[in-house]
Amino acid sequence: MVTTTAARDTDLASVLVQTMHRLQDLHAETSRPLGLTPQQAHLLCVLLGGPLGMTELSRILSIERSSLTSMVDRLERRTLVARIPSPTDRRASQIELTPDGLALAHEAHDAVVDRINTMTADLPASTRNTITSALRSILA
Amino acid sequence: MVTTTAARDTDLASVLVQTMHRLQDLHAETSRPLGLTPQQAHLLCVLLGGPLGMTELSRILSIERSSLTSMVDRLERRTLVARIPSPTDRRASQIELTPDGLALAHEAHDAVVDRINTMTADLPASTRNTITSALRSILA
DNA sequence: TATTGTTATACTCTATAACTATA
DNA sequence: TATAGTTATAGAGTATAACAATA
Repeated sequence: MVTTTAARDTDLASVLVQTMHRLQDLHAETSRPLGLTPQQAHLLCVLLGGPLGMTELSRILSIERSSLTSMVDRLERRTLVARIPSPTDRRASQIELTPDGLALAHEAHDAVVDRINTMTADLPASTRNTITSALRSILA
Repeated sequence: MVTTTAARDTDLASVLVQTMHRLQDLHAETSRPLGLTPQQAHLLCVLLGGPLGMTELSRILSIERSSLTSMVDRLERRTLVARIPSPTDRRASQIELTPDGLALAHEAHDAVVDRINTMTADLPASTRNTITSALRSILA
């Protein structure tokens, strides 16, 4: 028996799943007061990087294009996003944030970041850096 | 200027959000082939710890009791869970896994754990331990 | 032919409000 | 009165299949 106080193999997986659920709750809690579902907040925040076509946006959000159509419909009705016809391809359009959508996206983003920073405030800097670079390498 | 190559303050938050989204996708991908939504898989896996009442289960899943009622209805129709009347409180019932539900819950659990273990396989043991205990302290 | 995006349809998830039965 | 759970209702998220328009 080599393992002593070392974590078992499933421990990291299990704690990551729990963390995911906690972050989902936190995401829902921060979106709701802004009048957004977590999915809507996600969509708006993705658009902070610039306008995107429906196909690319659906890929980033991991949802079908047909599902995205109705989401964009609802956000467009609320004047949070706009469909801009592509000048080069008459089939395609770009989804972009309106001024209202931009402001709300920033609010939603800042709210989550604030909550997470509060949640992780007690971690030592070295631990924060270890986690940050480890998760980055996983995501890459 | 003290910071050198150190991560900025929002970096940990940002990478945690990205990790959450990645894990959500992974969770959906592993649940789907089993005929489960991620929410259903979550519910079944929570019940691996033993039967629970509706109120407590709704608290753990962070959903309203009324939302849970319909989820349990659907799972009960598929004989994956059962409502057991409480012997002491005639208002209350315990939700428990059926044999089919138990088997499926294990499958769902193992599938996610396997995928996450694969995803994190390249991390050195010391990093894994750091992350595990850091996230545990955050969740506590 | 392939791609972009939409429509039609059917479920599932979720919340709010009102309710029943029991404690 | 308070709690456990349900019902009724409405809206949102999601997938599949079929489609129109354009490339």
